[in-house]
Amino acid sequence: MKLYNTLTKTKEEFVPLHPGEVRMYSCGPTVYNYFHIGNARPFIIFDVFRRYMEYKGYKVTFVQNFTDIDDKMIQRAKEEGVSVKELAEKYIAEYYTDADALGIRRADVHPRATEHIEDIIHFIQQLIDKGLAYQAGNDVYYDTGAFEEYGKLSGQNLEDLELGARIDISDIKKNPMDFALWKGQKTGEPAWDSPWGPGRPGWHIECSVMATKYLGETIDIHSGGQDLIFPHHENEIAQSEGVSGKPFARYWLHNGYINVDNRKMSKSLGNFFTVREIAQEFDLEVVRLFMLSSHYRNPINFSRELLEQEQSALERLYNAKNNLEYLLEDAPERPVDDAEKQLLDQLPEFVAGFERAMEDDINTADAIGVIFDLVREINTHITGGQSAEAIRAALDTLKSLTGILGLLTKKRGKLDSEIEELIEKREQARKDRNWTLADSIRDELKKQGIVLEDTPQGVRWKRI
RNA sequence: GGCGGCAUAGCCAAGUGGUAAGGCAGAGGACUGCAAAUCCUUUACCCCCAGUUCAAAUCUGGGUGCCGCCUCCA
Repeated sequence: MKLYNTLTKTKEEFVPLHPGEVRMYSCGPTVYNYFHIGNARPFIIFDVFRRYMEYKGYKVTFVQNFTDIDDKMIQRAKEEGVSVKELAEKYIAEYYTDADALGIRRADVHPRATEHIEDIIHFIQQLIDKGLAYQAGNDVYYDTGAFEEYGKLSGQNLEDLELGARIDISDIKKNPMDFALWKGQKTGEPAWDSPWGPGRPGWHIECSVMATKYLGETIDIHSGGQDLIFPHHENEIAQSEGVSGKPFARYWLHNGYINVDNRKMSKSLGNFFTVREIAQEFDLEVVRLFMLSSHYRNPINFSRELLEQEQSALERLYNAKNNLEYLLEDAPERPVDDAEKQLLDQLPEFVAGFERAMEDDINTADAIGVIFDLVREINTHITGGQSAEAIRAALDTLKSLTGILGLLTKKRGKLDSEIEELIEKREQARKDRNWTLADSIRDELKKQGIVLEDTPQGVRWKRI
């Protein structure tokens, strides 16, 4: 498995710290609002990475946090007239609603900053003890000048950063790039007691603390969007390595942005679509396929038109799966014949091709290409009348590969008895060569979202 | 000012030395009572210029265009 490591700017062979195990931490949402399509990308891509590593037999421990206390949380809570805690509870629930619909599996641990205040305080104290942090007023800051390797992830050095800094330099910090580990309480803000007075943690510290707590001082994978490289992940390194003296994460993975009209989808630009609003127009599985159709590090433009394209593509995949399941129902149990054997012999090649793509820095676009190749091969060979063994093998392969991507997970469900009766009525009409009646029933069912397809093996239905 | 990314068919998108995967859309054909689904056929001088090489979308240099990070941001 090769992964592009932001830290070294090269693709590297993945070697876990502990053989057979993968410990990964992914930065989760600040739960002050619904999350948008751009936010969804890392959730989806790293969910796929996790699934693939499990498929490869690794024991994966996946941690993704919820940031449930920060400036935005406080402001938003004020706007909504609720407590910060209530706000967090609400949007954590909403996160799960959308994430579930996107097929994103839950992490092994979803730690929250506010539930780790003691750990955070202890961590900050260690930084102070090591001379890497200092108290200024009621705040505690990280002393970036005291951490020699500061900037190694983002490829920046402190001087150049300062030249471009758009931050207020006339404050109490030693260095403009120093960042808050602990923020002293301001009037009306939630606060916790600490050795430095009442206050709350800064943003960056929670990830260092919780990653270390659940995964150890050195973790295998740390992931997130490219916009987190600086300053968030840079600061995490400074904090974690400052305390432990050991490498924090062995591999840093960063996904590219989702753009709208070629510009980054972001809350500040206001050009974002929430997952929730897209869900009203599209099945979110379409969004998932859309995300996986290009390499995770490349930027992708978002538009409804592109989703419509992916919707058609997804339908093609479902057609193949449904067709196999339909044919399997009446398939004969008998030894495979030569033609079937030809297909069966090819299946491992598709699996190998899929794995080759995934192992090349999670190239899901290529992997999906392999799946479409597989689908064509299956459609060519499984046309009706094949043995159950052959159909089952094809179906298992298709489901296995799409399952790794979290696709084709929906069951077809059942039909109402009324609809079944209509279908039977139409079948009789067709036998009677009463095409007018048959077609009118078909039209009527289509209005209800049921599409009928006449095949040599009988009528097949699907929902649209 | 510093750091970084991208440019492949109508649309989307893989491919990082040996003359271009896949999807969507379009056209033609097969199958079908008609459809649908499916299969077959069909559509690319890989942004420009120069260089390296037997050979470049792929490497090097120079352009052009677009975007991102350096402030919260996935």
